[in-house]
Amino acid sequence: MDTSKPEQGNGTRDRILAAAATVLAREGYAGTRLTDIAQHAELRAPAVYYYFSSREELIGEVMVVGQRWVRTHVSEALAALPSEATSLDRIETAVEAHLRVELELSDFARAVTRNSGQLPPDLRAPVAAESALYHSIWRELLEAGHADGSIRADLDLRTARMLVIGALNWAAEWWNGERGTVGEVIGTAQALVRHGLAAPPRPA
Amino acid sequence: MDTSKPEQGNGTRDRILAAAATVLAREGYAGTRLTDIAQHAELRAPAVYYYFSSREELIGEVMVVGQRWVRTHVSEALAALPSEATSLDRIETAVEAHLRVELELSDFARAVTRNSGQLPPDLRAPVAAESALYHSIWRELLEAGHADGSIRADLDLRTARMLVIGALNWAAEWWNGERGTVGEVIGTAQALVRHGLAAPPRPA
DNA sequence: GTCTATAAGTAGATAGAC
DNA sequence: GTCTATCTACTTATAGAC
Repeated sequence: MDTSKPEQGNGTRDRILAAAATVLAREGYAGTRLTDIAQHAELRAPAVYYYFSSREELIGEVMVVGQRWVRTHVSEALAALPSEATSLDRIETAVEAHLRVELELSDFARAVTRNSGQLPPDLRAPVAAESALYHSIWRELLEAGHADGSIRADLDLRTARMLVIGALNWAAEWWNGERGTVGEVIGTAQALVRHGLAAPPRPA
Repeated sequence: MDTSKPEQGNGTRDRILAAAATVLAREGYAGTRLTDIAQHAELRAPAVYYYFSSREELIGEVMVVGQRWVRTHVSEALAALPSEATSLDRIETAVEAHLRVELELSDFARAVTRNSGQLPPDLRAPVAAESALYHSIWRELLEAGHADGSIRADLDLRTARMLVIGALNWAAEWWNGERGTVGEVIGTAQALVRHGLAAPPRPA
């Protein structure tokens, strides 16, 4: 399976994948018609069957590729940090990477966030597996901060993780570039998350 | 239009409405079949047409009723606060009321959050109007805190509002009662939001 | 590789009995 | 008020030409 950035659309197959993400994000799983995907990709529906064996397979691949791309991007951003980076620095980096890839790749991101709960049973497992891998990155980030005392000790880490990722995912729903840059969203999200999680400075 | 709590289901009409919310939350706008709604309401599809003139009208009403119920609940919780309540107390109350109604009424809440972006143009306007009314409550809460100095002065209030509401809305996606109570989610969300927004205590 | 034509299935909606 | 029967429209998927 091709793991390159899906929208670059080198070939027809990638163009179909990107078209499917666009329609999926707008119309939802059940509302995504093969003819609409084909039209966005500038060909006719039967041509899609040359690259994908069914509508379900195509949709499943959009979801997995989109989710994996987010994980890869966040994971690479964390790997690029110097080893001195604090737990909260690492979390801020993850916030930035998540928002940047999500708002750039917003069709794929919205396709995943809006439809992962609406998929038929056959498609659920691979998407859930990718999503679990992504969540485990965040679980480790929060546990590290909790262990070194930079995150408040009384915080429920799982709930906090779900709330933070929810806030970030939801950005693809409302952000459209008309009112401010991605950088502005990132700055606000980083401030909210940092102060929301951080333990108060201990008295000297 | 009936504005009573939608799930109580006094009559057949309310039972259909609740059934539609359930199917809508799970299957999405386009995936919501009239026959599935009818089955959940324990009758046959043509009976639905006795109460609603079309599938679209029924779905539109689920969305508006669900969104209005959230607004009403939050707004009543705020009205019940004593006048001495601080801006941050008011925000914590809104967090609690939002989560409580959303996780109790989760079919309606999920129907609104997941599908408001997937509606056909005819249904969009009334839902958007209700949603705008709800957001204006939060806008005022944040502006009050900003004005009295309890919220950090450098925060972008619109972005902060969207991120906070996004985090709360998303809870209906992952919370299922199996791992903790609503109260625990509320406590974590209140702590994250309060510390995320609050201005640092000024030096004496 | 992509097309036109078409088969097979399923949905919303209406007619009309009870 | 709710049902059974049915009409019409639309969707996925395949066959086979180019």
